[in-house]
Amino acid sequence: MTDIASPLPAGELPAGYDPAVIERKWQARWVAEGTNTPDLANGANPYYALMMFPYPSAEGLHVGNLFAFTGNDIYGRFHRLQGHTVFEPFGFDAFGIHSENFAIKVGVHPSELIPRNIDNFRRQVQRTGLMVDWTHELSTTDPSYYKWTQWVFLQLYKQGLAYKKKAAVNWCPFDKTVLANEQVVGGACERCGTMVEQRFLEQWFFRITDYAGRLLANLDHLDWADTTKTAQRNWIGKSEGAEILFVVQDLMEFAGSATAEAGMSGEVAVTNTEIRVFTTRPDTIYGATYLVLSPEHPLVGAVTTDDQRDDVEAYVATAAKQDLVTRKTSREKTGVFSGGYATNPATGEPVPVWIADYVLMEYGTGAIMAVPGHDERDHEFAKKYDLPIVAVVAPASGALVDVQAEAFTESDGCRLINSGRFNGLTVDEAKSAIVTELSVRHAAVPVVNYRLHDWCISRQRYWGPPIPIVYCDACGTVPVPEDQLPVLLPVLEDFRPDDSGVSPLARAEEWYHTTCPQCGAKARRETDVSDTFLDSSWYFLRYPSTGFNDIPFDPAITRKWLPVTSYIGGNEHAVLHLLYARFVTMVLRDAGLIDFEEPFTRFRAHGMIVREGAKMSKSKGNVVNPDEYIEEWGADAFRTYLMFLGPYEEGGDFRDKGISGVKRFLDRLWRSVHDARSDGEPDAAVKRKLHQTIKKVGEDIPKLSYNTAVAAMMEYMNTMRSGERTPHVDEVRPLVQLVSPFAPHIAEELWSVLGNTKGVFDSGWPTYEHALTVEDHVTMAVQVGGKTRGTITVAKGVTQEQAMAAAMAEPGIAKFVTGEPKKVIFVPGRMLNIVV
RNA sequence: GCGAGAGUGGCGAAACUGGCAGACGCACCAGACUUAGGAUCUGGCGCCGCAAGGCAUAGGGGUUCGAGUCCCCUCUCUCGCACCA
Repeated sequence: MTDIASPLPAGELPAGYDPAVIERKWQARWVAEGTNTPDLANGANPYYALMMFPYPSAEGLHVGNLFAFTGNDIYGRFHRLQGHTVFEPFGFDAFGIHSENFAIKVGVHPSELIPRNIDNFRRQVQRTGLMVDWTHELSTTDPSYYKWTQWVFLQLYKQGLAYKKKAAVNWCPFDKTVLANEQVVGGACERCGTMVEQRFLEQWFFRITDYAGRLLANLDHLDWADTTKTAQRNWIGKSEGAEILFVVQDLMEFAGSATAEAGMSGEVAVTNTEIRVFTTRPDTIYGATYLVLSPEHPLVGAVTTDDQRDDVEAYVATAAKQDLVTRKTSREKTGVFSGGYATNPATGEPVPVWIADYVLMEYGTGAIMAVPGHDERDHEFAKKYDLPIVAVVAPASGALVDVQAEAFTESDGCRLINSGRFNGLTVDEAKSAIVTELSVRHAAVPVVNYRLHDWCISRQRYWGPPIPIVYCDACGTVPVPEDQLPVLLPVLEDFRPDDSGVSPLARAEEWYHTTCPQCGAKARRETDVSDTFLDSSWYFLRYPSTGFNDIPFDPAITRKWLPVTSYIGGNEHAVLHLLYARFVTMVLRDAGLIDFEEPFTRFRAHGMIVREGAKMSKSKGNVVNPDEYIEEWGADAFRTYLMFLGPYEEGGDFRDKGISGVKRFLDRLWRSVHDARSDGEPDAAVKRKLHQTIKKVGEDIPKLSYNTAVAAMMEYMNTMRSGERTPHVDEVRPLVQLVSPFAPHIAEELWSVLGNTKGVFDSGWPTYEHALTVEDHVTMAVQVGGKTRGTITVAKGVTQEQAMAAAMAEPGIAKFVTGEPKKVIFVPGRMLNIVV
């Protein structure tokens, strides 16, 4: 804890600027006058300044939240000053496992807990003076909101984009419950430490993979931070390759089981067991010395010989017991030989078929051709099990590489060797040549794969919107009709997950047993709730339309306000949230419900705040409590300090003492306005600095370069007050406007002190005259042989000769110039370099 | 391992398309005004050196009249993904 919280004794408060008083005053006035409530229907020049809505935790607002919100608020206020109608809404992402777990821990029902947390958050946010339109507040837990979340589900269902399939979940055999991935630590249950297993449950998925290509392609045209775009590209993970059939030799008595996989190539008569593999390197097929099937692959049984059957079954059983996390993170490769062989279609040689869990059933075809000479994973496996390693690609130089020691994975400019008639082709040439060659007899086809998986939205939990589906014995899966929404989340006193393996909602008897909307017969409700990411995938559509109860979003308002003009949030959501929101928006657009397919025109991610160089955490006890700082220094100083810490997109280091510098700046601003003289003229040099500052701040804010904008205003303050001079009122007035996005309360107060009756945020942004930003004299650096030896102050626009003369007149410079200069480099207005 | 980003004074940080490195602020030092000071104001403040000057942007090389900025290599840190064939 810090000692700065000790208050001043009463009676010693500095006279004048008292943040507590004026902040309360202006916050009340903004509410009373509706200052922050724009006319959404008629406002000119709409500007939708959106920030990611928070999860309302019990601890209250984190300083990181405030850093994010303030950055967005400055942006919004700045655009308002530029003449836009700015809509800055606020809401709460209050469903989800986080709330539920906390509720379980403290033994209070989330429906009671969440409104309390929301009230606390709202109070804290209001104290910081954000330009939020509270008349459009929303919470994802409100039935009037999640009614439409369920509606979004139904739109996807109608489009055939929602489907059910069995999928693995983490299962704790001790607690007998489903665990979310974040509850699994090192393969064990975070609560009891028992090793987690995987279980297969029927779950709802969205076909986001159908949109992978569009989600990827659109990134090229979005005004988003490059790091975010790269993260999305990597996540979507496009990879181009080919699928190729390998025929299993020496078929035994179960030949019939294989035909199911046929069908891709119409021309091939499939009579034997065939394994379809996916590879991005068809050029290396001559080096494919074995095949690997994932343990879950349907052909595992078909390729296994009787003598290997016990080993294979044991291996598959072990793999099935492993939890999802361990399976995907352990690097030690294991596998078992099936006993079967397939024919390498290029070499005609038999290659053994192995079963190994380093091949994932979810990706590609669940089977690979292993090329240990040119793939690190295959190499590691081949070494461990003593499988042959062959080099089939050589570097451009033609040098021989020792693939026995290490896989050679480069491909740029490399050429094929040991590959029959394909020898000498480049990797790129060989890729298409080999696929073409194998297309007829081995059904080779070019295939694009994405590592993006379909989005599993089922959660076997309580605290979320019920998925609006009913199961009827006669009609099967029936969507709840839209006019029967919302499917209300029943109040369950005991909402803990149990050992049934299904959601706690199954225990809400009256709710669970219902009638079929189609035939009226007895039916059961879906008991899973949906993922929180579904709640947040469309909230930006709801904000402007929160007043409409019968529709999710009003067409006219939506046309006017969307897509979102500017979105600011944390990089931790760079992938999932932003991708899901883009996906849902595309689906709604394809359904003809909206007329744009990208929700966020511009996105920027803010950085992270650390404290005294260390990450903030509850256990370290170093978390900044915004209430304490606002109490002590005022919201204006706190906001401005947060913005001054460092570059907004990189974050900054919160140092307890640092805020005093910003507070001093605001104190001086206060005094400057109160003491300003109105007689006489503003000083010419100050005026020039003013115009430079207006230019700089106006350029920095759109770049989110808030720290340098604040620095520029401080510089101006220093110029204006240097030598204890009393500033002229014309010198101070524009500064109040420049400061207003950062410190809105003091700006409003001082603006009214200056005699204005309209609020500062409707006063417009000060303009600058270009001519006044330019200095008439410039200080140029003079280098001799590249080393700076001094400066000269000359009139702007001097010639090289004049600059030379001025430089040689300086003894400190001239003494370094020995003899005739060999060369002179002159950059007008910047520097002069005399090379001797 | 792969991907992204970053390394500049005691500290947080500035530096436009290569052109005076350290703006602005914290801390610190000296001074003014003070009964007093987390008040205000003035001046100083990268390192070495009395100075002239030299050395400095993680380390090493390179391109250039000139490099924090561009190129190559090495090291360190942060974040994300984790066997995606």
